[in-house]
Amino acid sequence: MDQRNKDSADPPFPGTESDAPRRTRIQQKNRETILDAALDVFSQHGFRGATVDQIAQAANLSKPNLLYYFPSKEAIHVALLSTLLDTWLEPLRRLDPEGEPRAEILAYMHRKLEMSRTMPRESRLFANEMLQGAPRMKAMLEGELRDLAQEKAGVIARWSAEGRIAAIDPYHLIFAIWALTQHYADFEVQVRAILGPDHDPFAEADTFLATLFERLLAR
Amino acid sequence: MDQRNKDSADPPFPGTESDAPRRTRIQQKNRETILDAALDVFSQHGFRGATVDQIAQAANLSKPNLLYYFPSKEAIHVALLSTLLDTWLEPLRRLDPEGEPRAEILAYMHRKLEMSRTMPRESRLFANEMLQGAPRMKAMLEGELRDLAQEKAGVIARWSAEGRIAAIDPYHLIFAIWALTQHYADFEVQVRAILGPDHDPFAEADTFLATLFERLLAR
DNA sequence: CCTGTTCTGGACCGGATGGTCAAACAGACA
DNA sequence: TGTCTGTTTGACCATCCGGTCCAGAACAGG
Repeated sequence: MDQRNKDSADPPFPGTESDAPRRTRIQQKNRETILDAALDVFSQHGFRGATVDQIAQAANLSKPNLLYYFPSKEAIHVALLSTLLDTWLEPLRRLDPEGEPRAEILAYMHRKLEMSRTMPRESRLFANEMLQGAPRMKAMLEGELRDLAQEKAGVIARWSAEGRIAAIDPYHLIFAIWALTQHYADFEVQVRAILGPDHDPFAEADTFLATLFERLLAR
Repeated sequence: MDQRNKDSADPPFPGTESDAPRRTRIQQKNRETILDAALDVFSQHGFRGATVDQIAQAANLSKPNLLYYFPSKEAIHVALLSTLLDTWLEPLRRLDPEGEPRAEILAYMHRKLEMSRTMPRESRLFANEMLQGAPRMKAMLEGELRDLAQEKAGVIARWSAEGRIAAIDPYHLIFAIWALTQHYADFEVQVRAILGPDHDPFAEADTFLATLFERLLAR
């Protein structure tokens, strides 16, 4: 509602590192530590379920000290989310309209699965936000995300129309890639509960999903 | 820690409706109202994010009154979860080993998608629990769920071995069905943000997924 | 009508939680 | 050494939140 110009000079504030990468080395380090700790806590408990104390403890900082680097719990969450979408969309951005269709889509799927494997916390943070109806991300979804999805869906639709891959709804193909890859991060407990300890879910998923998409896209 | 035998006779307590369907009609009604309201709130905000006041308000009851029917917030949550897994697994239970393989799997997928469409709150409640590492459901996952999944995976593996469907990892096939169908409930905001208002995500998903699984399973 | 039981909610309690403040501390540099 | 800027923290506050108490209201059944 109100523009909260809390800058002035008192606390070091988030802000895009546009023209002022901001201050001391110790600030840089502590902000990173905090964001990392917050990612742990938020991704597991959600925004309301997380407490500032938990984050501070995970970051080995006192609560007031933490609030010296970020003005509020909300600010930390926002900082995380604004980075997140970019990271999250990167693999899709790299889908090359000039590449070989089947290989491009498969490669995208692999990249996305790899992200689920190496960044499960980010995946869960994102999932949490979606589950709650994306109260803090809706704008981004309807802007950045939508634009990128439309662009890439266009590419896929063209490939499909040219007969270079099987006929397919490009949007739902993208949804399928998201759903199938993120599932292994977000529902990891469930997957492991079923497969038991002697399996590597991600390795198996990798071959399974390769098969799935090859069969789906084969002309 | 302590066994809280809070029964005795004071508040009407949860309990499976094994041999005592319990008391008055008004109790029946209020318990249902409460569980419905709680499903709204828990599915959107998660356990810690939900407040008893919110639930009470959604149920049009005062907080003390609500706590007259359920001994605690936790008890409400537990009541919801214990019903949930059963509901959730029902479609899979109906997968018939004697049926026609392709039709059975497709039908299962349709049932599951239909559940995402008609019970998105339950889907999100479940997703919330998974995201948090299933603290209150782990036992069920490693018991009931695992058993059922193994049984049905066995059926699918047999079909696969007999050449009645294409060779496929049965566990990951099941995961794929879960991931693809639940995605449309859990990530509905995202799907709608991308498709815009003039689409019916579930109708499109229905045909898309039918194609996907037909191609995947074709020999 | 009375009487016992069930149901309802205003007031309250203790602990958690987000956030503030002022005072102390640390390092850089003159 | 003194001072200035940036960093850290113990103590504190107001609000929220889960849960309890108790005094009634509604509703049997006679």
